[in-house]
Amino acid sequence: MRRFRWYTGICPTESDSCFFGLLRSLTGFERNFGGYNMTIVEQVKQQLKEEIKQAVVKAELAQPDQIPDVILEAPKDKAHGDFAANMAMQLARIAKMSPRKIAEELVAHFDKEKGHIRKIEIAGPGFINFFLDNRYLTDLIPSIIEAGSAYGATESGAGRKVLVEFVSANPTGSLHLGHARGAAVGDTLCKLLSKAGYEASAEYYINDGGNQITNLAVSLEARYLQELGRDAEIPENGYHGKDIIGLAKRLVDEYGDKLFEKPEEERIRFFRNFGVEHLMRGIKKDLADFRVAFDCWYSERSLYETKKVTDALDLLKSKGETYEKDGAVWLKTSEYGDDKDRVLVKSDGSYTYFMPDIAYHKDKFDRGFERLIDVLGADHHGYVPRIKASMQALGYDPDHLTAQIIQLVNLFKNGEKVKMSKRTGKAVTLRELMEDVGVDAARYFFAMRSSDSHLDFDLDLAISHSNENPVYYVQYAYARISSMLKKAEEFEQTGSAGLDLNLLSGEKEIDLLKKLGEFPAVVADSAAKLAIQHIPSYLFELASSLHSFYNAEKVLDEDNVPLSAARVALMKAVRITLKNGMDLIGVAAPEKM
RNA sequence: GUCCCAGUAGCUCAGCUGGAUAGAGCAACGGCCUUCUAAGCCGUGGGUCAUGGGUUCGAAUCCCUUCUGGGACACCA
Repeated sequence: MRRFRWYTGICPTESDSCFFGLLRSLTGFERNFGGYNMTIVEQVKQQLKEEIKQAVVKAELAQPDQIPDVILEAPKDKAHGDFAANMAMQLARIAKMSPRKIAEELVAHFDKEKGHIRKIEIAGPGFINFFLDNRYLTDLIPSIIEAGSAYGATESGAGRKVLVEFVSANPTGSLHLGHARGAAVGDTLCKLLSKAGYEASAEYYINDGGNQITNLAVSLEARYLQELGRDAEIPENGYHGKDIIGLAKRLVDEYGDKLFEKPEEERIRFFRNFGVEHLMRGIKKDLADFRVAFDCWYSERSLYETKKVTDALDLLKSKGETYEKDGAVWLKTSEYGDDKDRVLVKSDGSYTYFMPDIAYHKDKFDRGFERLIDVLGADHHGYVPRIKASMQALGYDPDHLTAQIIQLVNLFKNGEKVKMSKRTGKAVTLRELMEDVGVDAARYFFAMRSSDSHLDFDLDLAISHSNENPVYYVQYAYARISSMLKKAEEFEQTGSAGLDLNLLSGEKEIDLLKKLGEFPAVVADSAAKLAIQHIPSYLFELASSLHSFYNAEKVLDEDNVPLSAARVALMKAVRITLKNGMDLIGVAAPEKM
């Protein structure tokens, strides 16, 4: 198991226990303290950037402190070289010259002896295109093989502590499609951040304290009575899910009608505890089967037990951030960018949902997390300004809290939109999704779209074992390599002594090597932007390069053992990189298909 | 009414802290299996980047207008 798992029973984790969850980052394989080196590609890029800066200075085009950040991109079109710089255009205003002319000056002052440069061209409006001698790329292979599962890890996160809170569904029923997307996104974000050198922790906030749990208890009671053949109605804002019927049946099996004899208060408390315990057990099982791991299950109720709710309220009061109106206590969130002030304590003396949530977020900061990420459903987006405002009122920097909004998932089956509704109990559950389309396809589909835009999930497509289904494309690349490498064992390779990687100079091989070299930067970039969809698209591109190479060249050729040996090494590096990428999004890497 | 997300190829979507001829997949069409997995490869066609304006050397990308679709706006959680 990748993550340290902290399971608790009915009375979930005390906040202090969450520190155990942090041990995960020490046991996680992807952290590679001190062992990380820039890949060869990044080194070459870095050197090029430095040389470009030098050229600007030598050509006296700008003062050193005026030089903009050097942007080097890999052009889409190979005719534009291996790297292209737009420095000339950026300098146009500063140097008051035409970009073409600046480009010429830069090239004239450029030290071509360094940085593996084969050729420099000026093109278009003033791009400087660098053509490299790509032989250096073969150095990637031994470094990837040596790094193994750690390949792709960087220290770009500098060990900053990040808490990713996701799913956090109320224990009032089964997880549905929307939760599934949140789970996939949150889990991947967490793994991504860890790999990019952040100290990331995954947390689930269990709403086991409020009104909705009473509704659950009352609903369960009604189902229980119905099972006993008595008249009972589910209350209007109760829960109609069929899992609650299942629980009621178990209660009848276990207790008969004896529960009915208990006094009402005790009976409700019993139903409440029984419901939360069993539903959370189901939720945890669903998530584990969906390959989603949490470091900590944080109980809302524990916030009351540890007095953190009253502490937070007292602090807000003492800071003068609250006032009383109409018998309720209000927080002045409108002073920090919210539309209007919000109630913390209702006129009947009970807390709103907002109040324990403030205490919870405060506690996250107090536990030492520098950055908080809340993965929220779109229906909660209106909630973000007030929680940020509350953090600011408490003296924390609201910019350290990021809400990652998960937009709605529309499910299509037989070309028809499936409506989901928790109330009618007709929601498509995570469990059904896993049974219907499998974990791999579901995880891939959720990871491949940017999480803050709507997702049309085509069930038929995800089910289909056809080439329309992108997850198989990536997995197939992995299986193909695995199959070759199995065969390579029979080849009795002569060992690495005679390994000549410079034989890998064909176009398809260079393409593959370049793609391999991009991986750490893709991981770091996608972590920094919280844009998980870059990982599936990278995997797709890498798989595509592999398939293309595979069709063009023979890897295992008895008549050319040195070349075969070099290509086997290349295949090993590709396999490692594919595997590491698939791990990030929770998709299995099959040896055979 | 206010706010959020979206509008890019027939369909589903990338690209959005401004860069070269706007990219993929699917669908359509034409090729490739006596050779390491054809769930694959190679090729062809397909666009008023919703609309109108602005910012500048340069806009799908940034700003404003309008239109369309979805969602959110409780002393609910």
